[in-house]
Amino acid sequence: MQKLPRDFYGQDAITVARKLLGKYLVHNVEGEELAGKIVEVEAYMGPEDKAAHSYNYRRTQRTEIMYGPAGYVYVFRIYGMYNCINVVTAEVDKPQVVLIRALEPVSGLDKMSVKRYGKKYSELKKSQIINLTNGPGKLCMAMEINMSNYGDDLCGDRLYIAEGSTDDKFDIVSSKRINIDYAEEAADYPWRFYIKGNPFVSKPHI
DNA sequence: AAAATGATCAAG
DNA sequence: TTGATCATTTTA
Repeated sequence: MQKLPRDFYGQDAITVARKLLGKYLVHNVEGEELAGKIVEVEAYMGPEDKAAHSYNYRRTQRTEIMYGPAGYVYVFRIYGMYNCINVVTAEVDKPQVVLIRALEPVSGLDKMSVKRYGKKYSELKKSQIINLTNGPGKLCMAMEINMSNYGDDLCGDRLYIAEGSTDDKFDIVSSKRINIDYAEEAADYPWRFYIKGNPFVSKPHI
């Protein structure tokens, strides 16, 4: 699999978000390769985006990684229980990120299913297969992504994103982002993108 | 529909 | 130091 180069991430978050669809998120854990196809993302555009953690140039220990170079991993913990993985994009001092919201499981299926449900993939019910990675918290559980991945270099060998298949053709749907009602006018920006018709998209109807 | 559950952040 | 908030998931 061809790893995406640093340049790829140096574009604005909306551009990177759209291009990330169909690519493969890969995590090497304990010598095994966990991978999933990216099917749903959201762009957070930083200082001018009220939904972004970096709105108004908010700069804290948590958001610090966003101010550095592109191609690094921003992981945050939400609701005291779940982790969400983001990709840092754009230039230094432009704190933009792309949230990865859903994956289609590709490899390491047994490891993923054990993490989520405590049993092998072949023993899962159909509903459990869909629920393996169809949400930002769920995919982090399955892929074993946690705060130890904060700051990981996507151009490294532990956690990275690889080029998708050239014959994987799909339509992109854009919609409002999920669960950002607090963000006033930004709540309506169409910065969520997903692969039309893919069964692993978290909320296809919105 | 509502609980679970704790880090994070801004206010004081 | 504290209290409200929260880019979610699960269970009911």
